[in-house]
Amino acid sequence: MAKADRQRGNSEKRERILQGALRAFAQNGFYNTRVSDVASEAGVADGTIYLYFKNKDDLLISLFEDRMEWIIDRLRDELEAVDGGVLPRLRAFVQLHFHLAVEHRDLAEFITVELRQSAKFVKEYENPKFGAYLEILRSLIERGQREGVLRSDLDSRLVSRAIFGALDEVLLQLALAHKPPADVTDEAHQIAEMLIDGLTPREHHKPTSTE
Amino acid sequence: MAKADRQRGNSEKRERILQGALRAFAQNGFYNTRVSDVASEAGVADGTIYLYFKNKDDLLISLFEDRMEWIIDRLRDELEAVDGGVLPRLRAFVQLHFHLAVEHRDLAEFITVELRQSAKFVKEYENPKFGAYLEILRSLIERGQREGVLRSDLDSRLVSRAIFGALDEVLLQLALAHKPPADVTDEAHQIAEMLIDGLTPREHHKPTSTE
Amino acid sequence: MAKADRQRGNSEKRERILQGALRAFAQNGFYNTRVSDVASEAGVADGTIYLYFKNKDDLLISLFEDRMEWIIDRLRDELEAVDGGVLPRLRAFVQLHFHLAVEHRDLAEFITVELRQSAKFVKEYENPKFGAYLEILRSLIERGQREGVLRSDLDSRLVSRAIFGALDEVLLQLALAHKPPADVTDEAHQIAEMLIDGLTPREHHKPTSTE
Amino acid sequence: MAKADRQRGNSEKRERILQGALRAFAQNGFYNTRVSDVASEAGVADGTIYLYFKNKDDLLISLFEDRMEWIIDRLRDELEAVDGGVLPRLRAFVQLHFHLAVEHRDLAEFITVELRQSAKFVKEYENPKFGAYLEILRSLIERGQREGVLRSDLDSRLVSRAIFGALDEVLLQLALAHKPPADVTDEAHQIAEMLIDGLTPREHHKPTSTE
DNA sequence: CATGAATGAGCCTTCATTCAT
DNA sequence: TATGAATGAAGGCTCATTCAT
Repeated sequence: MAKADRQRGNSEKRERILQGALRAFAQNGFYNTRVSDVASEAGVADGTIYLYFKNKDDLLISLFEDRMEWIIDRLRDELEAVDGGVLPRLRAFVQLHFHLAVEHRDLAEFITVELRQSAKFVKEYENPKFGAYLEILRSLIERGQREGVLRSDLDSRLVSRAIFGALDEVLLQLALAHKPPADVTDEAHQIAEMLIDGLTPREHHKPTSTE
Repeated sequence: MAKADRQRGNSEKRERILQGALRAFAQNGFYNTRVSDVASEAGVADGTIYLYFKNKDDLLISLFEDRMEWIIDRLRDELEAVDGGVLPRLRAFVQLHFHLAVEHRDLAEFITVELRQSAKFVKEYENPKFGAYLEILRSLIERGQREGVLRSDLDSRLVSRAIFGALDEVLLQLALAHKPPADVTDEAHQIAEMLIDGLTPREHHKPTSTE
Repeated sequence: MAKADRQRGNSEKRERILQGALRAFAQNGFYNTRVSDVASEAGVADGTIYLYFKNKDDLLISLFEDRMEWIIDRLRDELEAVDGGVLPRLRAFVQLHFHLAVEHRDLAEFITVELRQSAKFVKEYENPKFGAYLEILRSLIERGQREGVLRSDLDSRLVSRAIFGALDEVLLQLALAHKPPADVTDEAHQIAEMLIDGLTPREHHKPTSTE
Repeated sequence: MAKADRQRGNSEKRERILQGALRAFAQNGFYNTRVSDVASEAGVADGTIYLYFKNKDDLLISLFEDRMEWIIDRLRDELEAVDGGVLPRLRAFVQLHFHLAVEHRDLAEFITVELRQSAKFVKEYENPKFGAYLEILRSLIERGQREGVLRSDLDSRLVSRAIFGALDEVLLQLALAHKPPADVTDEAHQIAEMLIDGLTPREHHKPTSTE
């Protein structure tokens, strides 16, 4: 096996294990998944997992990091491709968020469900990738506030968090309910409308609450 | 000991166990909490827990049911005490949601974090109480839509879910960050404003998207 | 079960586990013995062992400490019962050492074989009881040197070590060979004679070798 | 590559592995040493070890055999070079034993510590080389007995065993304590004196105990 | 011959649950 | 009812060994 191939062989095996873990974790949750479940999902021996990951916790964290990075990259790329201002991008963000989830149901379920609990109790893990994700949303909102298309009496950090929560919760339902794409587009549209209307400036906003 | 007393004695012990479980689950998560942790937190013997609950899963579910019922009752009571229309009540709902959480941090953390994962994987549990909670929000929104103070082009089920998600996510941060009450009131206010502005009718809503 | 009984019950179970461990370790060595082997030797469940010992290493160390203490106590008691001077006591020491071993073959084999290796590699264990054992021998020798019945040109620490080594090695053979008691007495006698003749003063010792 | 060269190439690699094993076993003991530790100590791949040795047990045994053979050869050679009778040779034997150990600390530690336990539990191994080693000592003693310079009321087998034990135990201390050569010479001298005085004939020996 | 990635049997340990008191 | 010692099934992880390259 040439070195390049072996390199690729390794990466492929690592990726297969991550995919197996994703499937298994999404289906049964981290704590109800045995390492051997992941192994058989991935089609490798139990011990092989430990050639690529330090332990079960590390597998969880690595999966987060890896998939979040992928999501963030896709989100960044696709948002940049949207021309127009902040509002169209915000709408695109919501649509993307939802459609990504529907196309990658396991991933959606995994992130939605495990992000909170497992990550919280897997000792000392701080989940930097999730922060990066939120940052995309937040910087979009701040730009909107600077440009005047979004009301500036709300804290961007708070708002981005709230939006993420709204999306995440609705997503969880979508993931579990196996809704058809048309419905997804519609639901994404409704949520986007609600959020944008909630964020666009009106008369009564003038006296900002954070001044 | 009269029967009533014994009954009450039981209830008190049951409640102590639930409180112990709440503390333990909130702190370490369901899967990282041993039954013996709950027992020592509650000041009873390990075996005693099995006199009141069928098993560890049952303890989790019972805790959900019990606490959610309490929350729902308080929410209903306090919302009814708010006079005025849908909008003030919606604002009150948000404020209540947040302040309840701050006053009962363990409870907030427990519900926020465990609601999704544990409940999902504890076999066959459907979580009816959570449905009842959402129902309060949803009926409020539907009333607002009927009365014309809230836009009616959005699906109330979807919206209530989104609102819950937004609140829940922000709450999680509050719970973890130990923010002071003043900040909490302010943040609740901002979220309420955003949501209400997103839900009140405007010109461009006329052609409803769900027609 | 009354408290006293339970106390005793505990001690009995702990002792049963130690005995099981002794048997198993003597037969197969520490590293070739499974915890479950010890458990079945002791007639308890695997998990029970962990109620009395922190882990497998702790079981080994506890066994050492416990048995060495017992040996030391017996040795002290029986030596004190020997009247006469240092020489009879030295002879008694050798006889005791050997007969103890023959009567408690498992114990002899365990201590002889495991004392060195296992103890050495069980992290950070310093084996204080073994030191106490050697001390008995050494103080006997020093007394003999002070009283003039043993040559004083030899380092008592070194000599006691050498004697222990000689006894230990011969013991190992006895333990493995299953020799009859008569032979043991005879062999002990020979060794004692050799050692004592090697330690009693002669003309040529006068110029001490450590000058 | 000529056959002879390849042969030698092999032998060199085999020797490197044995050296790696010696280092590793001496440092951490047989059971706490991974085959991969030996491999990296030897600078070869894990699998390579299995080209030269059947398995881990075989590696241990081979190491014994090989090193004991070397020791025996050196001992024989150097003893033959000692002119004079049995007594000077006995003294030389002790000095050699000790100095060999100090010059090859790893070897000393390995043999001292592992000889008993590992060898005993590595299935069915009888350790013939160790017998050969003892034989050197024993034949020396028997010659002394025949020549009348050593008392003949003691069993030579027993005595050689005891002497080995004494040397081995003292050695273990030396190996662990990293004593300077001067001390070693002195300690060897003391031990030799004690043993020889214990073995030389005296009046009271006449009635032999083994008659 | 040499490599080292892959394998999977095996073992220590945990912890939910039971039950004699 | 209450206890908590005992149980033993289950699972994470290690590491000797193999084999395709």
